[in-house]
Amino acid sequence: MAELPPVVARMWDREPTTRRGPRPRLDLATITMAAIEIADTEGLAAVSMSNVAAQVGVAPMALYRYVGSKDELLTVMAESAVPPPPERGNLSWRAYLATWTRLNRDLLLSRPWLLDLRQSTPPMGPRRLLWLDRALDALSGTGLDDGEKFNAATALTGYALTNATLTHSLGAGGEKFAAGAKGATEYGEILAEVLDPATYPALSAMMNSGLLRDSTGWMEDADFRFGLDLLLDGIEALIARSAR
Amino acid sequence: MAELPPVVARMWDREPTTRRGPRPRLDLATITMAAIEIADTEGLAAVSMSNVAAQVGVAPMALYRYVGSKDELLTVMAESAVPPPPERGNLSWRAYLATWTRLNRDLLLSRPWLLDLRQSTPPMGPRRLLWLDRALDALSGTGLDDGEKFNAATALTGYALTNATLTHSLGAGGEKFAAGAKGATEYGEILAEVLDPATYPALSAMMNSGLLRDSTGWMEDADFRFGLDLLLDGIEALIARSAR
DNA sequence: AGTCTACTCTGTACGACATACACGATAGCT
DNA sequence: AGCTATCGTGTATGTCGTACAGAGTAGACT
Repeated sequence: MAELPPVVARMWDREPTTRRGPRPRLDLATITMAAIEIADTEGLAAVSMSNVAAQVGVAPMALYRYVGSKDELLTVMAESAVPPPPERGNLSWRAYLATWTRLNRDLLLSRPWLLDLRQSTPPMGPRRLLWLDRALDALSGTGLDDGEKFNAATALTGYALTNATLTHSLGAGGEKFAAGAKGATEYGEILAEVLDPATYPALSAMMNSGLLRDSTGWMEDADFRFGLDLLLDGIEALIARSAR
Repeated sequence: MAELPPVVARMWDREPTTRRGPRPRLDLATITMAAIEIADTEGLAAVSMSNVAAQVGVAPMALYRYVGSKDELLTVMAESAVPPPPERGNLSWRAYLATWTRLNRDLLLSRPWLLDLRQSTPPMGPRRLLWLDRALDALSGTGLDDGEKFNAATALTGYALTNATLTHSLGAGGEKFAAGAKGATEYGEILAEVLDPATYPALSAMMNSGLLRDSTGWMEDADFRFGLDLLLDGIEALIARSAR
């Protein structure tokens, strides 16, 4: 029986019910909600212990009664921001996983600070695991083995993440990205200016044909579906193969 | 003609050749190499302006003559850490993209701090763009249009990234991940302890069948190939379809 | 009831960090 | 020779995460 890391315990409400001392004025949920609200409105950079504490009306150090460190708080935020997964209904595995992945991506786009958080941790909270469970469940009739199902779900989440990242950085969010360019158009202009056709033959040919120049329609929904179908086609091929 | 953001200009050596004043004692390349060495040996957290400055024997503020901000330095690091892409040889597009993606992932695993860096920026440096160019080039005989080629390359890079992230966080690297667990085995134990089979039917069934318990062979190369083949199969299907 | 003590929140303090600013030194330019 | 753009330095500021010690609170124990 492994010992639960403190954050995990807190995410699953495994805290021992308090015995002595003054009643806590807060709980983890309100702190987390306050932090999320700050992240939503002012960005992740504004989520400092001081700001969060001020938001809930408490001295900064009080937060450490509920959270071991700022990193823990961020982890809990990443978990709490996740809504329940979509209902299966009577969708085929493919249709379900398509909306599952799309909603996953939409979540990341609606809360861009999730992109800045380290997704490097495998899911441990109840909500993220529920998503995982539903994806596995959708694949349960297909004859794939456990490892294949898990890998398929992983690949889909990963795609949602990278697509959201790309869409957001190029996108209408209006956020500057690190290099200072403002969007797909400017990105294309920069590339066109800098590329030597001799060393970058394929890329500069693509630039000349104007891919990024007419930036309407760039990174539209079709581009998301493209990669999604790539993966779903792959899964479908795998299912067909393992049915034999 | 778009104005080049300063970092981009620096990455492409577009700096005006210096005219007046004392000869610079440094250049961007040595600063970047020093920063990369620190990141390689002590992790990204140790890359502070003071540390980098100390490494090259200069006062911290001197770095700002070469770099506009720490963020810029990180961007340049992410670019400079990239080796040249593999040679095409006479590989099929599929074989080439397979090793292309694998090397991409191996790079991320060998320099884990790249995972911590914001990959949210589309590639702008010469080295990353060279990788992109080679992938596009590999697809040039396949009849895909520009957008499809670009999206395919994007999906593959994304997969390399998410797979490297997952492998690294579960992996033998021995790094703790944010929640404090130590690896796949412990992860499995935590899940087993916490999951209610009623609300997580598929997941807890998978746990009981022992997927994560025998952690040898977990996240081995086969798991990487699995997702890779998913994508490549998808691309292949697309090529076949668009050939008609 | 009175005492103990675990637990709450607060205030202060420290060390790290990114970076703004002003200064003296340097070396090409006129 | 003198001007001036540029270079590296030293100092300073504001922010941050968090360690620590203390004062108040309220259930547990006698």
